[in-house]
Amino acid sequence: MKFSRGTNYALHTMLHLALSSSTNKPVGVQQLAEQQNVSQAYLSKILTKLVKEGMVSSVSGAKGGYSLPYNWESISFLDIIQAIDGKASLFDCHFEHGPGCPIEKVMVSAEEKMEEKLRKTTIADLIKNKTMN
Amino acid sequence: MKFSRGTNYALHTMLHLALSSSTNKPVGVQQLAEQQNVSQAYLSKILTKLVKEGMVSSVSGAKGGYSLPYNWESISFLDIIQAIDGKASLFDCHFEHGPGCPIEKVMVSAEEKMEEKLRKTTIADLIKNKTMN
DNA sequence: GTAAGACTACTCGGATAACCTCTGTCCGAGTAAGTATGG
DNA sequence: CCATACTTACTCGGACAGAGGTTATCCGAGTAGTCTTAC
Repeated sequence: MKFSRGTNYALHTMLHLALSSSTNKPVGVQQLAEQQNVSQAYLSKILTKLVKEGMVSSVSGAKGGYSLPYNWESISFLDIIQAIDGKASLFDCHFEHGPGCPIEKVMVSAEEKMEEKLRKTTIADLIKNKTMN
Repeated sequence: MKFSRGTNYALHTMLHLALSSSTNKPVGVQQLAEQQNVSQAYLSKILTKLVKEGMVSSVSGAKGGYSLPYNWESISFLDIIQAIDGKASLFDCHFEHGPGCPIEKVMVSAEEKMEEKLRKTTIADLIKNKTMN
C-alpha cells in the first residue's frame, strides 16, 4: 500500500506548471524532468495520461511543451491521483460471502474519508500559501 | 495503490476468530484457510505476523491453533492493517526541496483521515451488527 | 524580399527491458497431546 | 499400572520460486516553428 512514484511526479509537475502558468508559455519536458531527476521519456509518459484526462494541455513542435488549461484552478489532488493510478477502489473482497462484505464496507468508507480530503484540496490551494520548492 | 490481498486475508481471519472466540478453543489454520481458499502455508505466514504484534495468540502442538487474546475487542482495523502492511506512510516525497514538501503535507493529512476511521472501528464493531459470512 | 525547402526542437506513442514487491510453495524443525509398549 | 517411548497433529520460520505491476529506456513518427537558399 503505497502511492506510486508516478503520482508523486504527476503532483509535482502539476505544481510546477501551476507556478509557471502566469507566463502562458508552455514548459518543455526537459525542464520538468531535470527538476525532478526523472528521464524525459518517463515523465512524458505520465504527462500524456494527464493530457488525456484534460488536466494538462500540450503543444507540440518547436517552442512546444506542457501547460495548464484555462480551468486549472479547479483541479483537485484526487483528479490527478486518479488520472495516474486509476479510479478503482483500494480494497475489494474477492470472497463470495453474499453481497456486502462488512469488512469491505468499513474499508471503503475509510477510503472515502481520504478521498474527500483529496477532492477538496487543489493545486491552487498550495500556491496561496507557499512558493515553489 | 491497492490494499494487499494479505490484509484482506488478515481481516477476514480476524473476523472469523472473533466469531469463534466464545468457544475458547483455538482454531486450526486448516479450517481458516479452507474458508478463504488460501493455502495453509501462506495463511500461517500472515498469521505469524499478527501473532508477533500480539493481536492473535497461537497454541502449538496437537489441538493447537489460533485464537484471540483477552483484549481482542480493542483491536482496530488499523492495527491489523499495519501489522501486515507496515506502518510506513503511504506517500513520501523523495525530492530535496527543503524540509516540508507542501504536497506531502496534503497527502499525509488525507491519509490520516482514513486512518482515523480505521482506528475507530474494531472487529468487535462488526459483530454487533452482523453474523458471519 | 520572399517563397520553398531543409533543419531543429519539441511531443506522441508503442515496444520492450529491468526491477521490485506481493503472492505463494516447499520443507525441516519444534511442540504438545494422545497412544502403544514393556516391566 | 505406570513410566517411557513413539506417533500424530499441529504451529513456526527460513529459503526460494513465480507473477504482476511499476518504473524506466529506446526509438520511430508526427508537428510546428526557424533558418537557409535561390530567384
